[in-house]
Amino acid sequence: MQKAAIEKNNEAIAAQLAPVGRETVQDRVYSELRRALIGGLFEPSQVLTIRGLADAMVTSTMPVREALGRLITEKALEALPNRSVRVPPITLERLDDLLRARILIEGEAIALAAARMGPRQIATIETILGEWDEMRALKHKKDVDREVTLNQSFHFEIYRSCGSAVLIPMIESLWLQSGPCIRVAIYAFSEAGEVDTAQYHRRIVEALATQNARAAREALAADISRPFTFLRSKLQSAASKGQI
Amino acid sequence: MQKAAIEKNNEAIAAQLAPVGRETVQDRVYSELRRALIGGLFEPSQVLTIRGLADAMVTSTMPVREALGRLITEKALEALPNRSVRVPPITLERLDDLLRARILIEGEAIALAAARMGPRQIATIETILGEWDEMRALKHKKDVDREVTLNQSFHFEIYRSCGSAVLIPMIESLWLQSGPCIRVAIYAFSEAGEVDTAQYHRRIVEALATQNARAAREALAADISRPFTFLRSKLQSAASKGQI
DNA sequence: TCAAAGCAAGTGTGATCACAAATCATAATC
DNA sequence: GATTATGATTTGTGATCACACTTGCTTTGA
Repeated sequence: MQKAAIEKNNEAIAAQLAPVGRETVQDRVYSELRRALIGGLFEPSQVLTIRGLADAMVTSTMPVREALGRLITEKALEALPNRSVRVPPITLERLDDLLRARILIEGEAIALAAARMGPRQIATIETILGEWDEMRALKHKKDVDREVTLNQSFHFEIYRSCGSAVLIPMIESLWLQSGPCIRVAIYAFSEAGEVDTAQYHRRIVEALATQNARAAREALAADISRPFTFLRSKLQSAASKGQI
Repeated sequence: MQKAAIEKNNEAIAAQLAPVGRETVQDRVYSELRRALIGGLFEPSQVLTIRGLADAMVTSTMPVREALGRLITEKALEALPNRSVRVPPITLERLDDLLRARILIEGEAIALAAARMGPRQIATIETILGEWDEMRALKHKKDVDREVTLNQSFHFEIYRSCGSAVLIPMIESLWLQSGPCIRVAIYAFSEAGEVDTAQYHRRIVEALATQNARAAREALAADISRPFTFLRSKLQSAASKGQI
């Protein structure tokens, strides 16, 4: 019986070949819409149609409608009584609500991560910040999309270390919900060419490197709050002007 | 111009007729599956097929597959690489993970609710507890389904008062995820005819009535923890026996 | 002139079909 | 006799169609 030999051969093959993985069209549509939502490519109150999205992505309506359904249950999109779907509008209450939830849950995640991140993980997030600094140095072209992506990588690299399979999807849902709102803030920060963002992130890394969970939580809260308070004041002034 | 008269007539009609509301088949399927999941009618690791569920609910596959997709994004169900879907299996890590998240988020919700619940809301949850006591008095037939429903009503009546449109869907997702696990605990408690559950709930109501957010949070944490610690020990002993 | 009725285009929902992949049982081969 | 190959059945996925509802515009009537 050559059982052992065959097994060994299979292992050798497996070592050579990368798993190809089967991604359905629906998954791609879903990922793409997620990316667009977190990146703030859709505006609040914008309505989306199944056929419109299907045409834009060059597929049929079937994968799109299923992806939309999933995003609606995540509160990333909103189903109107007319059965049309839109990205949820911003209100002051919703903004405060989202911020509170994010500080609560992402704060818990980073506190857990502080005790679990080794030099390996710290190095990874420092690399991300390094790339960011590089990009900022070349200030001639400001790529806000890339900035959003780097910010996302930085945060989720930390959250992944918290070791909770329950908290992470919730954080993703929160980012999905706040994405359309905060893009304008990030864009404004980038426009102003400000370097405060880097300072906030450095404080987070310092706290994590010294395994100081409390400091990490506070630094993160400060980092998260910034775009929200910015947008809050902007919304308030707009509302007061609208009232006059 | 009879405009005013017509308007008045329409109002009279509106007063007589209740809004009929349009609920899609997909919504009904989704609600039904949610109910089954929270109630623990499905077992962990049980696989579900689209056509099987469609036959059971006497519809076509279309609403079912969309409902399943939504439940998968909520982590209430799990998509295997084989593309079949099952109820997530229980592990010790997952149990602890769920408990921690529930104490964190539901604790925050009840702390917020403590400051917002008036006599009206307090009366409502007391009524629910009263019904529960009544049911327990007639101990000849123990209806664990009804017990689960009352428990759910009690908790969510509180959470609804927290005023956060962001936290509540997250709590629903957490209940969806822990439903299949904790039913066996609730059943065991009901079987034992224990009255401790009522004590825990009374402590919660007391804390809420006196607007003591801290006490409410602690009482809730104790209430939530009970079935989890029960199930945890049960799982551990089963694992150790399985190991031998 | 203006409001209400009517028509037409667009949209979401559910059913059905076609196809590919997985699973299971049976048969063939060493 | 155990293992691999083969075939049938089941299952998820995507496309297409039919239907009902919404929406916006045009037309009609007062």
